[in-house]
Amino acid sequence: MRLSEYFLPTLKEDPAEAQIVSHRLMLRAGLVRQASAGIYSWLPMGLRVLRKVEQIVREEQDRAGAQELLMPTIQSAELWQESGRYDGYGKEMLRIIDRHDREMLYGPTNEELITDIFRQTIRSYKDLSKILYHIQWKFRDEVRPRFGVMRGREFLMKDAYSFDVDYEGARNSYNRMFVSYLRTFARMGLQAIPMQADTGPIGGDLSHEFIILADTGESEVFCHKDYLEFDALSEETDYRSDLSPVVDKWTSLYAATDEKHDPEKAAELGDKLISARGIEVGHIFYFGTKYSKAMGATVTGADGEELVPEMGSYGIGVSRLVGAIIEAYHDEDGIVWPDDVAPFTVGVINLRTGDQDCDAACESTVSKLEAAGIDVLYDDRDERAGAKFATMDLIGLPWQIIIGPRGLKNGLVELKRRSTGEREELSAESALSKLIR
RNA sequence: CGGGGUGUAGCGCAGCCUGGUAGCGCAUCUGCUUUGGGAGCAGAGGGCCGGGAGUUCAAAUCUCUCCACCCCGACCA
Repeated sequence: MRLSEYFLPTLKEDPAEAQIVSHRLMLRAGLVRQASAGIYSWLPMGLRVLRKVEQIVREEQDRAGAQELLMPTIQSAELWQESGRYDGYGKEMLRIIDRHDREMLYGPTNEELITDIFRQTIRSYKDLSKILYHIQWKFRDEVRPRFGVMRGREFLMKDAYSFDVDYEGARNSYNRMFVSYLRTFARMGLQAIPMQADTGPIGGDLSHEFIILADTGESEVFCHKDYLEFDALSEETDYRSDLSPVVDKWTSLYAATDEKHDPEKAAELGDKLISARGIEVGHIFYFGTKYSKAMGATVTGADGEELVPEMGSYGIGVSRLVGAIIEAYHDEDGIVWPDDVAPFTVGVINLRTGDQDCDAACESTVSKLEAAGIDVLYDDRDERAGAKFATMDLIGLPWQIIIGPRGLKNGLVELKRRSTGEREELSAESALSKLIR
């Protein structure tokens, strides 16, 4: 992609409305534009990142045995009346009246809808267990949206729902999602720490929030230092095996949000205790038969008796993650994308657009990278070197290949790693061979 | 939902107190010079001063009202 043709409206100055760093950078780097309070348009580069994040989530859901479907954004109020949440959900639910005066709503979550699908179709215990998920826009009419996409009213969320014949099965589904979340966030370069969360009226220990540490996190969290050393990707996961050892390992150390914080227990950790701010990027919980019972979603059990399935639900804030990743990966010059979510892998900077040698060297480099299947953004604009450096650092592509007349005289280009700032001068061929594996 | 604040060019802001021809920086366009970390000079374009109603000879400025957005808190993926 040529930058001269790309739709990338960057800003040199900080927009006044953005307070936290991820919001500022998302606006400055031309990823999003606010449409109204808590509602954003995703511009081409932002959309690329969103899609990458979404795809990682999808792959890890699939790997864990969940199956993707797609439910609508607009739902009928009837289902919610059935579950009893229509009145209970309050003003956060955006309610809509259609032309026939029917009450509709923009879905804030999908337990009712998935339960409805389930009860229409699943008849036998033999069809369980099932985990179904979708990645869809949600709307929650927050009183006070803020922090850009981190706490918008409209947001993209992956929500999965599990159905099992008994508690043991539900626990197994829970564990699958638990482990898949560890892998999902790790692939994005995030160290997410599972923290025990409020389980509401159900009780038990089957609810966890996945928190990443960041200075601008919205809540205070406490955890054992050793969590930072845990590596979710170090071993291959077999989702058909018993996952409880993995879950046990990740829940063995102290980790709590401020509402679950126990100062006495935390004090035992001594200097191993970390007190920090955290961003919630995922939340999983088991809720038993709450919806299946209320909505009459039953199957026939092995003994011929009617059986009420045990359910759980599992959310990941996909659009929020884009902001969260920036919170974790930026410096004073801009965003520093982790490799796996970067909108482009390499940025090629032509320091002298119009110079025959520079143009030729750049174009040859770009086309070789593209031929190798690497996403390249080529800055061919007629701008000064400084402006190009600044733009490239701002948008945070993991690699930069800098090509100018000075180096070309000696047959050299420059390869820069955005995350470390490390640069080396080398031939175009060796630069390419470092990027093309 | 309580408290506070801001709306003036695409972005960042001044002007408002004390009413009198709407300004600055960046960005945009043109020309020349420049060319390895957001260039210099010269010129140009761009505004229902958030909307409505009032006061006044005269309103960006004063009054009332509505709207939008932001911040702090309570709440939340």
